[in-house]
Amino acid sequence: MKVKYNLLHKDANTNARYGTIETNYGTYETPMFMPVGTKATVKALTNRDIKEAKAGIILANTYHLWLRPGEDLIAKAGGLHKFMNFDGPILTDSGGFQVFSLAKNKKKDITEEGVHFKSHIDGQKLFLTPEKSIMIQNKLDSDIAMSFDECPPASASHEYLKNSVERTLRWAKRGKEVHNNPRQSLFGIVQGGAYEDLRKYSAIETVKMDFDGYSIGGVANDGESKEDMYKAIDYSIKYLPEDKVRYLMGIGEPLDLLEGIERGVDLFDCVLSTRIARHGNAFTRSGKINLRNAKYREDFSPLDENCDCYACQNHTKAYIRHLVTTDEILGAELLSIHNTRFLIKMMEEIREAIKKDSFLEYKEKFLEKYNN
RNA sequence: GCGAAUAUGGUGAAGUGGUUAACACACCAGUUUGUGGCACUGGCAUGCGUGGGUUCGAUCCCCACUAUUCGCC
Repeated sequence: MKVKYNLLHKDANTNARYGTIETNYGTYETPMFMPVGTKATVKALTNRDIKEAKAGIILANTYHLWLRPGEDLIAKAGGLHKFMNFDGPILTDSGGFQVFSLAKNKKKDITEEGVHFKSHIDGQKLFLTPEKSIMIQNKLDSDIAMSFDECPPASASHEYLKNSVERTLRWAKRGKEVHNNPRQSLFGIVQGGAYEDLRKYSAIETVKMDFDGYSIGGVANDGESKEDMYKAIDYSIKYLPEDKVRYLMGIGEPLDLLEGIERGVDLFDCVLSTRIARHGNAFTRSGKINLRNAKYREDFSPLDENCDCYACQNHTKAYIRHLVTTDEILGAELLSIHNTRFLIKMMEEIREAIKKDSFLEYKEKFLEKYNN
């Protein structure tokens, strides 16, 4: 089935909205944070951990799975769900984001037909097109496929972005034409940097193509300012239909989740929660903390007093710091479990707040304690 | 007791008669937003065993002492 979004309540004071998304693997509430599982694994987490974090959808990546183990092997295994034995919904990113960062010479390597780039694994020359990306995603059999878009740097000029938006629209159309998996939804992506005219144009034209959901892409690229990012959301979201899910791609700092939700975003994904975990950091109610810091050496309290995750229920900062400083794998695991649950629990609280029309109060209270 | 070698930061160490003593590890701190997993960026010896001497100038040369290691009696 195609995903179906149900708008159940709009916050009285902001654009924040509470709803549900129906998928092949059940109905989930939004706003929702999707943990990233690039290579068909949310790094350091078992499926049991993912379930305990109460995650809804998880994200996997077309580019990585295309290279290894290859979409044919995954199809042979019975699709991504069977391959990784995950019985929740999976969204696949198109590979656009990776491919553009791998394309050395933007002018030469990015053509109308597709993108030339070199594999990050062995340097071999590869070529990815909108059709190819969609066909791979069809084979992976994810629940939601993303259009193959051009993801230009934040520093790109208006002129460059204008052409890029046009090309992304043509690519979206080409992808949609070859998309051929009735169980799989296909989302369109709005681009246009921080320019109001481009975001508006991109959104309106993308919506005309009638996708199953819409995402806002090209944000937080190469040091884009938060102001520009929020503008990009504002300029895009007002042209997106109310009855389709809105997904802000790649965003996951607590502060940005709040700003996105306030503007009407339903879905987020981000590598941050698990990446900073691998680097010894944890989200907490009072801000992000670095467990490597000496001040936690004798801190026998949990990462976050209010957290119900396995790490917080069973271990102390001092212990986790010990694991992190001695490069023990369990440190990354516990922090990944915690950070993932932290963001998802935050979403749970936000949904309750929206239902009570008190999103702004929640945000204010949250930010009072959260200082970075 | 005699002889020899070596003494550089928390550790392993490089180095030179002349402005800021290499590098690595450890340590300390920071970064991370559609993931190129276990990364990256900074900081970290006002001092080269101690005391004297030579020299315009010594961590680097000389002497003594101390410590360590090795060998001999």
